[in-house]
Amino acid sequence: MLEGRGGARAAEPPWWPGAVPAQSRRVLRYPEVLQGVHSGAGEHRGLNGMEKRNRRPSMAEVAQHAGVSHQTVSRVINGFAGVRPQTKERIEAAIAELGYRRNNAARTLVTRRSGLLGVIAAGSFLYGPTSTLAGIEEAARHRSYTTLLATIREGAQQEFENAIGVCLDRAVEAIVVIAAQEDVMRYLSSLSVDVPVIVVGPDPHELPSLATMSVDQNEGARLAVRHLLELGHRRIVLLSGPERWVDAAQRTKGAVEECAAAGVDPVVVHGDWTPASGYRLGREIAERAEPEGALAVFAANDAMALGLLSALHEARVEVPGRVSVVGFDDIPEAEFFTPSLTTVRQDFTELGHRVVEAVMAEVDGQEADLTPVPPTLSRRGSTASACG
Amino acid sequence: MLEGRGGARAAEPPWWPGAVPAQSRRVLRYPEVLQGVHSGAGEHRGLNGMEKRNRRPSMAEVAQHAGVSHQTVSRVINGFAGVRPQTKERIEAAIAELGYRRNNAARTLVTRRSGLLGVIAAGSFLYGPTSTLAGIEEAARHRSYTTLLATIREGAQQEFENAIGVCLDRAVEAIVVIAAQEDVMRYLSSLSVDVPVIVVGPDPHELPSLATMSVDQNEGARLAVRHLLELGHRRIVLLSGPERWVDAAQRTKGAVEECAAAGVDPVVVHGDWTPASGYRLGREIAERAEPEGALAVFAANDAMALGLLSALHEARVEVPGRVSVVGFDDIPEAEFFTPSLTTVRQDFTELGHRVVEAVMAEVDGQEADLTPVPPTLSRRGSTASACG
DNA sequence: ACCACAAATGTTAGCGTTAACAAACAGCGA
DNA sequence: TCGCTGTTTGTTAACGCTAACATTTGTGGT
Repeated sequence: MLEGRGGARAAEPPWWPGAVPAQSRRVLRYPEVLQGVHSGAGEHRGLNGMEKRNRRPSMAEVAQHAGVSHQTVSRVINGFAGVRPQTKERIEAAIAELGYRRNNAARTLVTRRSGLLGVIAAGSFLYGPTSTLAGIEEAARHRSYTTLLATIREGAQQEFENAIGVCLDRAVEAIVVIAAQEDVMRYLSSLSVDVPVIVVGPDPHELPSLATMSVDQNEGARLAVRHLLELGHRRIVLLSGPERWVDAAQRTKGAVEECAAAGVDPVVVHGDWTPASGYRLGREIAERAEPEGALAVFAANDAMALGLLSALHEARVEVPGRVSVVGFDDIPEAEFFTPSLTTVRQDFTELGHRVVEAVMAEVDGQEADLTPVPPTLSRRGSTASACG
Repeated sequence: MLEGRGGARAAEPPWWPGAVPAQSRRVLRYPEVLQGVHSGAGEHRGLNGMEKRNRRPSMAEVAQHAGVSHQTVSRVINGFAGVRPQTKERIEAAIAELGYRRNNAARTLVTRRSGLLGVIAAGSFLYGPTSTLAGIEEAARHRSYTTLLATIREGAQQEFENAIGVCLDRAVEAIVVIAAQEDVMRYLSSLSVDVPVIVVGPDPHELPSLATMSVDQNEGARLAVRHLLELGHRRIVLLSGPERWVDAAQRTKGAVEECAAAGVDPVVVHGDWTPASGYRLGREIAERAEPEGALAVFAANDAMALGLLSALHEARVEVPGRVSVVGFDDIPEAEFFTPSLTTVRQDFTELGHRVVEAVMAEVDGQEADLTPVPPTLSRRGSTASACG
């Protein structure tokens, strides 16, 4: 384990000191799926072909093994008080020996609580949604909920219905939808489901029946623009995301408002989230070479900012000397763009946690707190004073 | 929806033509969770506080509604032949009217098949694992399986055991583990579970009881190095990943072997997957300015390649003029690095699909095909002839 | 009209758990 | 010793579904 601090360790040979001999590794092998532990139930241990496994031991079997009734076993498993320590021990021993695991299907059937949280991830599997998903799963797990995942391609309403259907069929206690497009939201708000549904994404106006939660997009955009304004920029270009994405619209709105408050009139250019669209803007900027002063671009996400930087670099337009660039998201790579990218950071993990908190509150019949998560600004090397 | 082709549309005002007025949006609103549709069962429709929902209608109720026995309803739902069309229609009408949904808990209880696939995502939530996850979910869905997600922080064995436990408690029919670190693998191979387990990740030697599947890392590395050799490079630096990651080791091995076959003696430098470690190597390369010829670096992932490019750019070392760089992964951003990155592409979606195929074969008692998925090379702007 | 036979539908018995209640057992004062 | 508490354990009945079998209904040949 020499990777340690990630330091680049130099090596010897020909034209470089101290080469490390690469250690050799062996060949791929055929799999082998082992079988269960519950020896008591007496089953075969097939190494390879894996014969159909025997029934898992039931509570009744554990009970018999421990010489008690199944109900007492149930009590132990569910941590009820009022079981003699000695009995409890006997039961726990039996459980361990038989490798017993509670049958959640049966439990769900009788308790009418599945302990399942459905998560529907719509569209892209980019950094943001993914981190949010991880945060959600983590928070759910801490509340002893298990996460059911369904992904859908963007724009496929049929798939969406199926996804909801899957969740409902599995009796999830709540559904979280990670989505940002307006059509998904519209569809969602027209939907009637008997469990709490919460959308992780910006709140679109005009859809009052929708519970949404997100990082405050408007505020994030304001943060970015305010930063540019403070640096003295007056010529600001807003590279927005596609209009069907609600967060794109909100970022644009926030940026425009912040500009307006400072008496600045920004130029709005539409991108599509991809680096390619940023790249195009970059070329355009480079072509209209304007020596009369500094320009600032607020790109609505880091990917577009990356394309923009790429184009500007190609055209030898100095960043941040001639053009300042601010991104949005703070993806892990942003710090290593050329130059490192000043960008708005969204704490997706925190968002995921809060979403679960909110949706669980709903499940418990309480009121959910849907306050947006505040963004922060990561100041780096792509922005500089306008009077540079 | 003007984003369309993502073209950067220019605007008017002060110093730029044709600015687009940002449309205004409204305020956030309080949530509102709607209630079920099954009107027949007669329940309350709470708008906000959401009172405990009434029982969902059961098969028996549907049967009664349609004037048949519940078994006939079951037959219709499960698509059995031998139900008179007329009866079927009546039942389907009743189902629609009551908003009936099958209770999977009950179904699982009696059939002993949960239709659940457990996916454990270990460690990072980067592009690769995430795309694979999406592929797995998609493939599972197409086979009418539902995906259960559990994430764990790397190195946390306790969490790992819990994750397996969660899956087993939910009676998943198979488990897919997305992991690459040796310790996770070692733990896994010592584990005894009564359902098929397959690891998505490179196959470590010495753990014969482990079924693994991945993109062919060795071949990918060879592809990258072969490309460099074909360009005439003889001075090759391998920026590897951390040693505990099996794929890091395999990439290094493949690269070393390919070099050896060409009589080239590479320098191996250890990185840690982060752009930072690539950056460090970049500085080191820049400092030891060697005018005597071109250098080539094979970075074991795109993130490190990014850091490397960043450092080289900063130090005004020309890429690919003085140094050629190849990455690994082909993350979406790679195309827009400066310069665009030549890198090894892994088809994670395909990988996900194949993994599900394999694990489902196991479930059906058939033999799984664990052939690794072949990688391809994306040739871009970061590599050039050594004799440039 | 009647029987034979197939097609369509109905009945019954679990699956493994929890909830609700019932019983047995201990301890304790009279 | 008896009854009265409480504590600990056991019994029974769902939960909603499918599998297996039983029954009814329909169809065609005679």
